[in-house]
Amino acid sequence: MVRKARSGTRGGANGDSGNVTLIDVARVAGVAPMTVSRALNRPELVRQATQKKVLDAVRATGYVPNMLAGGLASSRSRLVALLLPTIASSIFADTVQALMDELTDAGYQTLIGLTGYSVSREEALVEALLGRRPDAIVLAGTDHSAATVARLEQARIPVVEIWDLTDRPIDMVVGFSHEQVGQAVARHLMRKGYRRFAAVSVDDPRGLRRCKSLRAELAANGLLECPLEVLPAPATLAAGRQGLAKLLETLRPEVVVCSSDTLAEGALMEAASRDLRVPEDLAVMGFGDLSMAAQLHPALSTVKVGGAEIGRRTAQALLARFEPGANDTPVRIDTGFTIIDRDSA
Amino acid sequence: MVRKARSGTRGGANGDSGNVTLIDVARVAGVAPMTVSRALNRPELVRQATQKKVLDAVRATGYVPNMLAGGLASSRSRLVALLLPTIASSIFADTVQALMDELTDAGYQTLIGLTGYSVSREEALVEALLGRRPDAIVLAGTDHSAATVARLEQARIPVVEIWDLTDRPIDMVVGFSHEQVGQAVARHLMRKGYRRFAAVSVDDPRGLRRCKSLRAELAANGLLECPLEVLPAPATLAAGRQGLAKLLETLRPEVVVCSSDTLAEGALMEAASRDLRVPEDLAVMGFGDLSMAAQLHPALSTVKVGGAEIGRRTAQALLARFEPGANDTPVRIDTGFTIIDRDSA
DNA sequence: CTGTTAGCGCGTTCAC
DNA sequence: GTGAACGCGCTAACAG
Repeated sequence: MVRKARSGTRGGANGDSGNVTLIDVARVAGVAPMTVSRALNRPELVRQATQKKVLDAVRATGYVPNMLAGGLASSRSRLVALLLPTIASSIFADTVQALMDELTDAGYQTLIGLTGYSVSREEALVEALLGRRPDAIVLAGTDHSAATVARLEQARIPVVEIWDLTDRPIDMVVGFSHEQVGQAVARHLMRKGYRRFAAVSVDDPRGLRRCKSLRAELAANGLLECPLEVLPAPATLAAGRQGLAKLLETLRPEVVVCSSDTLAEGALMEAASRDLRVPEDLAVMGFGDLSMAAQLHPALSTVKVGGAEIGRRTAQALLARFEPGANDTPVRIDTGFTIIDRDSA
Repeated sequence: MVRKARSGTRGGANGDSGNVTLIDVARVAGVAPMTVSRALNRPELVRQATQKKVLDAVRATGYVPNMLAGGLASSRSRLVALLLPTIASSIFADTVQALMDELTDAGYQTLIGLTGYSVSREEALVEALLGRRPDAIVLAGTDHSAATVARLEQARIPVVEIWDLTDRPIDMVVGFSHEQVGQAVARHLMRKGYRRFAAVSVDDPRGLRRCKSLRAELAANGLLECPLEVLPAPATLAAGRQGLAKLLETLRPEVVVCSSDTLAEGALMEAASRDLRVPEDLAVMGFGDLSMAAQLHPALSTVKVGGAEIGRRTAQALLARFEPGANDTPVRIDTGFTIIDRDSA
């Protein structure tokens, strides 16, 4: 008696049947339990007439297959574990949506864990999630503790690291190079004639790597100065405002590179509040093409990344591996990025 | 052989142990399987020395408890299912984060389903998710198909409807009244002297209800005109711009009420691009206090709702019900809302 | 095409 | 405090 059952609702066929099992269905349908299982999971192996009897019995009883039992018996849970830093940073929203959509359509469900950018939390979550015996695990990023990597390898299931690229993946990778982004942004802006750079990033490994790469490329071209303001995650408009405000206390940069569009929008607000014209007085560069930021702020440039594509291709790679005779072809997909320059300066 | 095991990594203690079971641990520890189970789940029932032997064996073997088996045997999956319209609309982000944080700390995991505001998709998802035998199910909103309600009731687990309030809940409700929001916004703005209203909403049941209630309250005060522009979900900045643009084609409202802060921000952009002063030429009202919108745009007013509170209190209510001797005290929590007026007009 | 047998890995229940 | 039997609901592997 877990909860108070609300009395007589919807005069359904069945009484209360919280525990209808396959056997009950089999009894009602007048077939063996195994036949019910087949009718539900591999209909092509069952005669039309039998199939119908079973489906009728399923409806009559209100049967819902117990996937705990099914997973235990078959060693296939039809569960995919997904580890993300946070749900707040909508930078992953497209990816999650695309990934879940494809997996759901294929009959898989998604178990989500939020790491909060903490390696130790990720470690605990990986262990907990593996307890569900997922058929695959997807994690954002490529930085994991040794213990996490060991667990992942010993789990013997497909592992996909997304939103990044590495030469030494645990298994599969679908993403793009944050080093390349930083470098490309640096080159792009230098080509446009900017010399005085500044950067704002939240304390997120990939954002910081983009900034690091940006600064390295600038330095390689003689631009040794590029102050970086780092703020605690997650990226918010307020953080963006604050980050730029801090920088402007001591500097007069020509361009500020932000580690996300949310920060960039915050920076735009701060600029507006100081009556700085964008991009004439200060150019702003974002990242992510969140909410089509560049389209909305004609003066904002940004880096567009294929968030949905990452999700879609990850799902496809996994579904391929789930296929009966699948082999373990290495998967390494570079989804790339595009610099969107709306700055007509 | 699901995937290619990368050769020698991390000279860990154990070989590859994808299938270590409780029995293996018991053997290594030199105790009965049952003792291992107890040591792991109810340590207080086991002697210190035994406990240590077991934990050592767990570490040595790399054992990860199989929760499919555990759930099947105990009829407690330690899983909570969560149904949301979409992950893109970050209006739920705080709620999800708070809910998952609390549940994770208590040893529960979250299974998420995305309905895309579709009742039929919700129906399919509810059935699929119930197959995992979750210990509870949380759904956004109170509008469900009859079939969904029937399934939910027959599942005999706690059901929480969140982000809304209703007199006839399936089980528990944690949220606030969207009718009250609409009414309160109408009164607030009328009190400030506004007479020419317009509204923009995405096609989301709760947003539409807020608008409907707003218009009803206006009408009750003689303001029969309040054009409403409805856009397809999800709410984006672009939608906000477009919505306002559409309205301005034929009207000159004093204030535009938006069904979310994202839309409101889009409307602010559109206003800016037309050199409309906010709030002098056009006041903008949002909803959600997303990204502390009101704080960032001093001219934007909004309705602040306790997204995180909803998540937290939902988790607490559930955990209370999971408690051994818990009863089914009805839970109906109104988390309320606050109108934030930054409009100094 | 359908039925039978034998577990999947664990927790519950009862002995000791 | 610890152990032994049994079953949770389902599917794999075979038999027919």
